[in-house]
Amino acid sequence: MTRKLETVLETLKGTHCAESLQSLVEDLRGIYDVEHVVYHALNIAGSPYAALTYTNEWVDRYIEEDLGRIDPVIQTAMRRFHPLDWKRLDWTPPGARTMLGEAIANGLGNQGYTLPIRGPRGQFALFTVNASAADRSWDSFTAETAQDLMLISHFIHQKVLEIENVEEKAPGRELSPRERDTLHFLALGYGRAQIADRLGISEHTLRVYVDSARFKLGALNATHAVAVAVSSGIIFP
Amino acid sequence: MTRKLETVLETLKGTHCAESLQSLVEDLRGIYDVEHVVYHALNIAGSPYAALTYTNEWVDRYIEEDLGRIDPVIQTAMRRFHPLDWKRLDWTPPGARTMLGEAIANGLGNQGYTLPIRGPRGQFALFTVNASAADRSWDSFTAETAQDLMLISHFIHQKVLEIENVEEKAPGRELSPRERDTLHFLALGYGRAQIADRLGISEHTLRVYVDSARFKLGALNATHAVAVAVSSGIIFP
DNA sequence: CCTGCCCTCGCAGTTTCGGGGGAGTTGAAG
DNA sequence: CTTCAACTCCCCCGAAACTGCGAGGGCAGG
Repeated sequence: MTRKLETVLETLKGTHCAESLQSLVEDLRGIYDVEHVVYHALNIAGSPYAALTYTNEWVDRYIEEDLGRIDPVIQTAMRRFHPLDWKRLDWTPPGARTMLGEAIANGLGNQGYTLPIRGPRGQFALFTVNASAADRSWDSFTAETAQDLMLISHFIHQKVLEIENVEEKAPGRELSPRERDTLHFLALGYGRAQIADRLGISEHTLRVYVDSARFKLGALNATHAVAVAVSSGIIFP
Repeated sequence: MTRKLETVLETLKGTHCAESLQSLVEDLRGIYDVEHVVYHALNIAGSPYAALTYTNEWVDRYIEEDLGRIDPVIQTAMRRFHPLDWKRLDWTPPGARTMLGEAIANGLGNQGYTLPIRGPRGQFALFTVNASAADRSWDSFTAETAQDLMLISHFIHQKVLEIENVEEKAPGRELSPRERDTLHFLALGYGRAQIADRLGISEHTLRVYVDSARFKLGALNATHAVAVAVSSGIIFP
């Protein structure tokens, strides 16, 4: 473990609020000698939840024009498990290049490295370091620092989940196997009649399962129940 | 970075199939001097996908009786972001203690440390090390090794996603903002009339959004579309 | 300029869903 | 032995959702 990493994790232990998280990312900028450091959670405690070093102008601009919708970093990170290097992204979509140009004009470096992080209920965050550098020196930087960044990003996310006390509460009762089967097939788009047929039971029986699953999950209807079940990892569609 | 970790990550680079992954977890047993090492993906390429060192008897038993349903390790890990130590789990649920006893009778150690890992489409896996040890020495082991394990677990999961070539393909087209809004509210359990009202549009217009979202996602009905959207991270309910 | 996408609105008819009632068996836990 | 949860089956009916047919305006990219 590098000394830098040690320092960071130590600081993180003493972090118990959003403000000190903000100062942590500012410190990280100096520690790793980069232009910007960003922790950006897309769906925690009212999006967006963030600790970042970008200028306010750029952040306002970004939010105002909803640039997240065309930002290739976000769009790509949502579908990836690995960290991603900005220069390997697809910048061809309309508006992407323009956005990058404006970003750089607003003080961003030309290089970036972003790690996607995912929580138990689909809480999704990005951890990004950004700097101005030539490709070659940036490559050696990322190669050296990749593991530090992975650990830091996870510990920060962990801390955020704690701060925002995202409960890890269980749903009232567990679902029974039949209830899970039912939700599973519902999530695949089948109707009650078809599912009942496939499970070899009467449609009325199946309805009982849908109802009890709905009740246990506190859902208003089948669609809601499926959404809850999928996002809680109860079923995998 | 410890030398152990270096060795492991190096080996992992040369890993390109499920068999070599299996031998990697066997090696890990020796490298970290533990009883068992398990990588267990719950929803990749037909569940369960696993590389593990448990005895076949125990695995068969586990699958046959669907012990995953009562195993506190799995049940808890599904709702947690942090790694979890088995001895801090809640073993009171009916059958849990019994199961642990049988597990130990089948060659498991009494101590365990499990890390949950999540992929972009909700691919969920567990990485577990298991050993026989007194609480005290186990605690110092986990404290020392926690970061190694976090990195190893992530690299293994990454490798598995590659091996099983889980595509990171985008859905055909992106959803429009209205379509996403619509799915979002559907996922919250509201009816079309209510959503139309909230969005300030006619119910018929809303229907067009539901239909086009359904079409873009290749879904059979609204419930299916919501399930796809939630599991793809397009919406966060 | 035209194509394509996004946003908006409408009717009629069929199917499915959800609310409201029931009832009986098994099996495991207390 | 009782209790409780899970699993199975049945009815009626109103309210939703889905199907299939339309229509037009606005705005961007090729």
